[in-house]
Amino acid sequence: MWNTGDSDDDDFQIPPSSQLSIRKPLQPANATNISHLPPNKKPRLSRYPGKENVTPPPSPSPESSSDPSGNYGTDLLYSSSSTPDCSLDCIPSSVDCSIGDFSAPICSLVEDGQVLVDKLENDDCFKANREGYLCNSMEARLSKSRIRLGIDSGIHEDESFVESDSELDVLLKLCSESEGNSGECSLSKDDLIQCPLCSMDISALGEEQRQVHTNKCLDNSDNHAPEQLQDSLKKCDKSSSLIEESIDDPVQLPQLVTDLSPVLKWLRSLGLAKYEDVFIREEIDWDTLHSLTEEDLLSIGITSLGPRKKIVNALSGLREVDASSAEEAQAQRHCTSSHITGRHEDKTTNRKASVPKKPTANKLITEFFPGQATEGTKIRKAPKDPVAEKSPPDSSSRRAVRRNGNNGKSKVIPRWNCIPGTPFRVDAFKYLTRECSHWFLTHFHLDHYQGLTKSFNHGKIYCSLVTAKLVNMKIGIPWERLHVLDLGQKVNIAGIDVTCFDANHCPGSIIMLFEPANGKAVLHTGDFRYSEEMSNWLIGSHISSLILDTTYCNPQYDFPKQEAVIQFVVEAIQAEAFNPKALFLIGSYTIGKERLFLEVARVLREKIYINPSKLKLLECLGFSKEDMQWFTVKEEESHIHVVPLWTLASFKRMKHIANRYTNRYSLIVAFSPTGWTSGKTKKKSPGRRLQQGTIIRYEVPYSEHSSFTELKEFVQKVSPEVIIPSVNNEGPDSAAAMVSLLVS
DNA sequence: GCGATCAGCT
DNA sequence: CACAGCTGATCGC
Repeated sequence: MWNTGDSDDDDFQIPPSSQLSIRKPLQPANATNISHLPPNKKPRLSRYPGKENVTPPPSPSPESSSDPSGNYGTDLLYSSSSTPDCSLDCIPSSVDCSIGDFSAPICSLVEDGQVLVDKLENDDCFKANREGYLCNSMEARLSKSRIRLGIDSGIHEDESFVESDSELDVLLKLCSESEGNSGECSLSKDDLIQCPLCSMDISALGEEQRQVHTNKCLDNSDNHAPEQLQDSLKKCDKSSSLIEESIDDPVQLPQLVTDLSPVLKWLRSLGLAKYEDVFIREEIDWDTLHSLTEEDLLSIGITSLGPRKKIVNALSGLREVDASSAEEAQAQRHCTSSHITGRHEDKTTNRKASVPKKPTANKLITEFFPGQATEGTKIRKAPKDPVAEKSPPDSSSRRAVRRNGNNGKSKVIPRWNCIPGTPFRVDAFKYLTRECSHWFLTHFHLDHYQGLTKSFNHGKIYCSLVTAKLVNMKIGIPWERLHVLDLGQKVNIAGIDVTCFDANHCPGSIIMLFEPANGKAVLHTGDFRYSEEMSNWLIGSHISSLILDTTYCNPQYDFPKQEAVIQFVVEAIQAEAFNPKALFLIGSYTIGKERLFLEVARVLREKIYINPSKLKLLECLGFSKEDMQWFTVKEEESHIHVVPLWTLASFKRMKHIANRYTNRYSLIVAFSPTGWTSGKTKKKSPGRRLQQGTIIRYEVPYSEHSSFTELKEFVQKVSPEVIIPSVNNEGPDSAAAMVSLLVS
């Protein structure tokens, strides 16, 4: 037995039998060349090899998150990467199976950051990949993608982008450079400005008209069945747009529509089109509408409580606007911080406020005047974003505010949620706004999708296939709202080239490269763990802004490679596995850390217990048969159990588990994989060991975020002009200092 | 009753 | 610390 003293809190010590056994030392990264392995032994680079363009399955009904089995008293609904990107077929002898091995042929194709297509086509390796199993793989697609990246880079280098000193440009600089604190996203005046929905060139329109146009398109999209969305967007051509814009303009309204039109429009925006007939029959015009009471509604035939309440509620909002003067409303408009057009003065200061500018479903009236909405916000948690923190101290970035009269969505959007030069938002569902219709989700972790509910109707959500499946299954977002981005495939969204890559974080996590027309590429890492091929992907791309996951942006976080930690866990289990009364627990998130327990299973050739809901999730995500064979839902088949990480956070909970198995197990060995372990142990220590009686917990520095060293390497390779940190735990000054360390 | 959100916790 | 959750309470519909 190991040290059985209570509350042992030493840094990691090799388990006794590990000390006794003869083992190869850990190999340095990339020491193992696996390129000679047969295809089925190579690490798979695509999450869904050969299935990248598969049409997503029909939407299953969102399932309850509760765990029917009740195991460990919590929801054990997990997911996993369908194919971990760094599969280890033989841990002890090949510690690092980094797919960096594939970088060699790729690198040779992208010498000097430029790639000629014919050179690539003639490359034997590339041909082999195209024709072989990799023809549809991540790698092959990355190669293709990089061709474009190289070419694009050439274009960018040749072109000079003239900066003007206009007010807009000054604002743009504020937005895109470190000193800015507005958190706004903006478009460059020099750019071709397109409607993000219909892609129409709206450069010639004034700022207000652009917004009106975009809102109109958005309304169209909201009012159409999802399958009709694309068609409707295509139909949103210039001429029809102009008419629609006019309709939205209250000044021109009487010339173009009947009095009933705004009422019917408003009704439809509430999702109550079925009562159009009633309002037409009763000849309720816009003015009459304002004076309607609930009794009136009842008397005209709106007998259902829900719709009636909805109308009453919306009417009270309208009256609020009536009560405000146009000037007041205008002043409030200036308070908008995350508004695309908020950076310009509204030229139509005499607008009548009584007509809703953009009546849309589920939109509270306060959304029209976000300045109001931001009042009274309060901090729940220290913001992770330094820019937001520069705002008044009561603003928060990663924790949503509530009761702010804005449907719970704070208007102070952090910079890391915006892509400069585009109208796009990334992981910004806490800051939903009508002005944006392109919402990107980097991965399915709560702190990134928070605010996203099944009632989302603000446009499209762009994410990986794995994330899309999770969003559909767990939140209930219909597939029509989801747009799957294939890894390594450049797509044009609203006139902006977007390419995504595996972020090496959790299943489905992606890094996104945005290449707007202004030539200022933006790379958003989401949450990511650096791997060498990442910088290879970006060869030839000049990155203007890097929105960086700075979770461990501190020199104290210098943890080992995941493979080394996996090896440690494997050895620790091996060391104790002779004991039939030992239960091993491995911590995991809802999604994340799958690679750890999957590799443990593979190497030990032993099944791992997961609960049924987790299994269902893994199946849903398309885990391979080979991978699936390592999981069992029968507790008695395995003495290695996967549990939520938080279960392992306290010995009390682990004792609870121990009590459930008093007859079967006399020892519990838990592995709590977290990068934070690194900060509180000796440098590069593979872990920390804690023990209370017959319960041992190893805190192992298995991180799905980049270490400080990795961050530094990544930043040096990407060499961006500007770094926008996405995480800040210790205040803006600290973040700035840490970021400066990265580039020093 | 239910979904969304928040405070507190690990 | 808090990666990324979870639980229970509360609010609004």
